[in-house]
Amino acid sequence: MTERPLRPPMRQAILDAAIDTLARNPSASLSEISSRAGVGRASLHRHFPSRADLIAAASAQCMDEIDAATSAALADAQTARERLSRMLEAVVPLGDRYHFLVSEAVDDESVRKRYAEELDWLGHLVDELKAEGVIAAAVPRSWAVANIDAQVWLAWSEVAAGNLAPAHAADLALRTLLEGLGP
Amino acid sequence: MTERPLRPPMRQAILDAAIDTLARNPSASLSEISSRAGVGRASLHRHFPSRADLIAAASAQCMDEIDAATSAALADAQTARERLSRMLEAVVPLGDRYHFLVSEAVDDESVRKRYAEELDWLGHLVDELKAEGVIAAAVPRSWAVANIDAQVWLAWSEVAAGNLAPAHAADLALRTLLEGLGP
DNA sequence: ATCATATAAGACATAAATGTATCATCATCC
DNA sequence: GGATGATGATACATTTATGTCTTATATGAT
Repeated sequence: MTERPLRPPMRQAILDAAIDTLARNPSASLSEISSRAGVGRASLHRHFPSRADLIAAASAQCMDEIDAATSAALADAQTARERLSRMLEAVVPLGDRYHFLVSEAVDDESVRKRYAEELDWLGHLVDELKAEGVIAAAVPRSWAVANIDAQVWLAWSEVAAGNLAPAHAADLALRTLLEGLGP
Repeated sequence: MTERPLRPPMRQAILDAAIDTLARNPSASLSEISSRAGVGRASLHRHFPSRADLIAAASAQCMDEIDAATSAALADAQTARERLSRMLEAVVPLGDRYHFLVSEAVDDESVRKRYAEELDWLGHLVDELKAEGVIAAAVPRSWAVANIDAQVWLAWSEVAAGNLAPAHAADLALRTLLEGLGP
């Protein structure tokens, strides 16, 4: 049997609590976060000396999760349209992670760089979707990118609000994008 | 000639600065707001004793502006589709006002009530759009409402970012909604 | 000219968040 | 059992935002 710690690693618990709490209220205090994590505020500071450190680490964590989910989902996608579909299915359940990245103004350089790369990837996807005729040529690239971004967040919100099942929400998002931006 | 004060009323300048500043950064300090308004912080407190008072007043102001713009735009609209179109044209330029209302968690009772009424109105519009066959019956009401909300904000963002002209952005939003949610 | 009002500027007190340090406790490892 | 290390609890100092107050100045009305 693999040795598994009885209590989950504290660092992870703090990061999860931070993402949860800050996604709801970006100005939540460190006390709120440590309480939700079930640890003392001193322990939080032991792992993350400053608030900025915590936010940077939480952002990196979100990126890691999103990267992992998407790269797995995109592995065998052939067309751009297929990549869009898989990406939505994979990312919609991580909508809170996604929203966290957008809402927190991260000053960490490496996180900003990775985020820029994500946006860049989305831009390329839009170009390919246009080349495939899935998105109309008349639709500005920035409009398409912003809309994909927004549909991810909308879909997750509806799931989180209990209005829709995850698969249904991802499907609605895909449909809205394909029809809404299509030729 | 009508007597017009040489300096615009200070109260108005403060409200405008508050909306501008808080839309960008919801946790901006009162100092930032008063600076942007070009007044002393003490003067701000004279008009709005507490931060909550200021936010409530700013929210009410946003509602007033949005109400005025929409009621004028909807005056002679016959169909629900026409109302959607007019509403977008009218509200997209006020996107920052709109976003302010959404982003600020207002605790003022009357403002909350008015906001709920706005959402209710949007819900009825969606129902009518469905009855007209403009929105597919299979599209959940909450999805349609959330999407209209989002497209307003997206369109304004693109205008504010200098990517699109206001009329073009409103048109894209309308098109995205009609095609994206249509049958 | 004088009075009333509104404002700017700044001092002040209070509250809250943040960051640091200390100490006792508990689990784990040797 | 004893040592090591992580944790919880607590106290403390610092910073920042907030709200109140006072005083001097400018503006407008009478």
